Amino acid sequence: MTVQLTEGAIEALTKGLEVNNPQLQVVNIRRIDAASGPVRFRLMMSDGLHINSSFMMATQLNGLYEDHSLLPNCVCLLKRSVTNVLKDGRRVIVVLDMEVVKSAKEVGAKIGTPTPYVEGQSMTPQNQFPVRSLSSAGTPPSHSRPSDEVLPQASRPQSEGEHAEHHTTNQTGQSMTPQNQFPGRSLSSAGTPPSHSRPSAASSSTRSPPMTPRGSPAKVVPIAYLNPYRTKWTIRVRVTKKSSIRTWTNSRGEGRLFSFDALDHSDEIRVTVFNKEVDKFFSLLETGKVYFISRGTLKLANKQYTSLRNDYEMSLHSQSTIVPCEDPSLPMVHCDFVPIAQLEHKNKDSVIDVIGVCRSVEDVAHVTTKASRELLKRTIHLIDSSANVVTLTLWGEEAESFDGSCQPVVVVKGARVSDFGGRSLSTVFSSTVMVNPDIPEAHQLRGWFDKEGYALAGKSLTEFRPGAGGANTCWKTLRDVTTEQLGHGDKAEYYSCVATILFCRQNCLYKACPTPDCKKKVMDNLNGLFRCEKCNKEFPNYKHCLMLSANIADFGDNQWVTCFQETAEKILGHDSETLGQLKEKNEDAFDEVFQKANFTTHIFRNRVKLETYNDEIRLKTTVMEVKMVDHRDYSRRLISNIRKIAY
DNA sequence: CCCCCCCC
Ligand SMILES: [Zn+2]
Repeated sequence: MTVQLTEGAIEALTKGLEVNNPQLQVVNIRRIDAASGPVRFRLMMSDGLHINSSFMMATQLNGLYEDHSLLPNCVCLLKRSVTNVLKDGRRVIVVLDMEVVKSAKEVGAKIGTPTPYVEGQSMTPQNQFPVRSLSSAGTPPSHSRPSDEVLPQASRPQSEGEHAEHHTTNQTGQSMTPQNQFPGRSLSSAGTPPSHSRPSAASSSTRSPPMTPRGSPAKVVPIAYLNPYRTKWTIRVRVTKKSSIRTWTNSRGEGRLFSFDALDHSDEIRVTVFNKEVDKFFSLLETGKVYFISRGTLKLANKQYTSLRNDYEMSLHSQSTIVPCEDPSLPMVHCDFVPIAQLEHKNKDSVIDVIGVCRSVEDVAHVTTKASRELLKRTIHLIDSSANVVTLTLWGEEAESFDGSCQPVVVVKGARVSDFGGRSLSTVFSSTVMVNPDIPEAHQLRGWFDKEGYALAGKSLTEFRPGAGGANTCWKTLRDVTTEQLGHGDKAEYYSCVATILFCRQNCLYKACPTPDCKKKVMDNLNGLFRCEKCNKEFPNYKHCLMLSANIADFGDNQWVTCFQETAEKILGHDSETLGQLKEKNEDAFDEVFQKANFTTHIFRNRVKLETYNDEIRLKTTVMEVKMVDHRDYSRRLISNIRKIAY
């Protein structure tokens, strides 16, 4: 069976036109080792007619190379790409999603006799479309790219007067039918039929307004130009985020709404759509796609709810229009990152953008809210190149599906600053979490982490509750404790270790004061009464309490430790009262408890201090907490330690 | 015209 390549796709992609899932053959693969950041692959691709070597594969696809499926001659389905124009005018096609549909072995050889594609060779001038549609599915002509001349002219604000005169030349209009320019419906609420204000052939030979819907002869302006006093404008924007539809009820009424964020080269703005307009616009708008928007209402933004830098936000009304279009030059995402160290200076509840390497993750936890709602949460720890660490809480499905096992770069656009534990972060409804996004900051951070960041202890802005583990846990081997003379100073010191119980002394129960909060050993008055020195009282009864001596060991050393009530119960697997009963009534079962405890491995958090006992100075180790070993976390720490040694 | 993201 032969493989079909999507002839013409190379040309279309190079021009930044939309091509629907083209099939291309890999001709050559070049590995690019950057000074920092992950390796990248540059591909030479063929559509059977043309060859172009300007394909850059986004690093999240590197697995295709690593698993040896991406090889010269293989045929790929290009599912998502974006064409970027470099400063010098060259175009790079960034491959964002791709699948090998026919292996190199199956294909065996180069298909056809493609020739190198030279920009502009087949179309003169470049802007004179229509170009035939190049979708592999053979769909009708669609979405031509508007000419460069109508791209927003940076963000230079212009006066209304200047703006009125400043109509840009629209070469595109000369050969295009309106339908080709605006394949989407016109959405002006007046219910006008699909029609666009492109001038008639007669007038288009002179200067014509940019492609905007009828009745809105406003030229395309940058978002940064918008303010409440300007009314005649059109923006061309990429939708970067779209909320779901929500209803509200309050004293002023009720309604439905959704919102979306719109980005161009100059700025980003939140747009909110209410009630009737929800039906009109919700399904039209797709995240990642580009639209013309006209006649929104601008008002001051409430910064409390957004990380967007724009002072304004927009709402749409019955006269507003949204028309799909194309502009591959528009960025996919914009973030204003706050370095983790700067979070200290951010107010509680402010909304910010953050980037960090997820150096560790906690397991998903079930929590119940005050409103007794059950939900999932996951805490992750982000570190940036300042070696500052902050915890971030993810919620719901995002918490469940988050995979931090390969320490990805995580970007949160619109995270909320909390004062829990000092400073921490949480996602909110409007947050966008991106894992390993293909942005320069992410690659830079990846490079830093892989080179040096992984080995740094880091400084945490979020203080951990005791024993919760995390970045500030002081992990030691038992040999470290000796060689570093932990606990030899004036103050007690604390460390955590992973160790195995070698032996527990069975003589671990004592008769204690029955007062609930007292664990003082009682004196047996031998008259049926027991005296507590602490409570200064005598009781006819007592309770069983635990003080367990155990010998714990890791690969390099062993240590006698003392466990009190809770930690001893955890190690022995029974509460002290049960143990007391066993000891008195079933010696064999009591022995069995200790056999079972032997050779179990736990995380111990220990307190160490030098103490004098019978004129002898020795190191006293008290177990503060016993926890199950999280093997994923433990392995990660071992790997990190190995890397440190190897470095 | 909303602004609801929670738990320790
Ligand atoms: Zn007492």
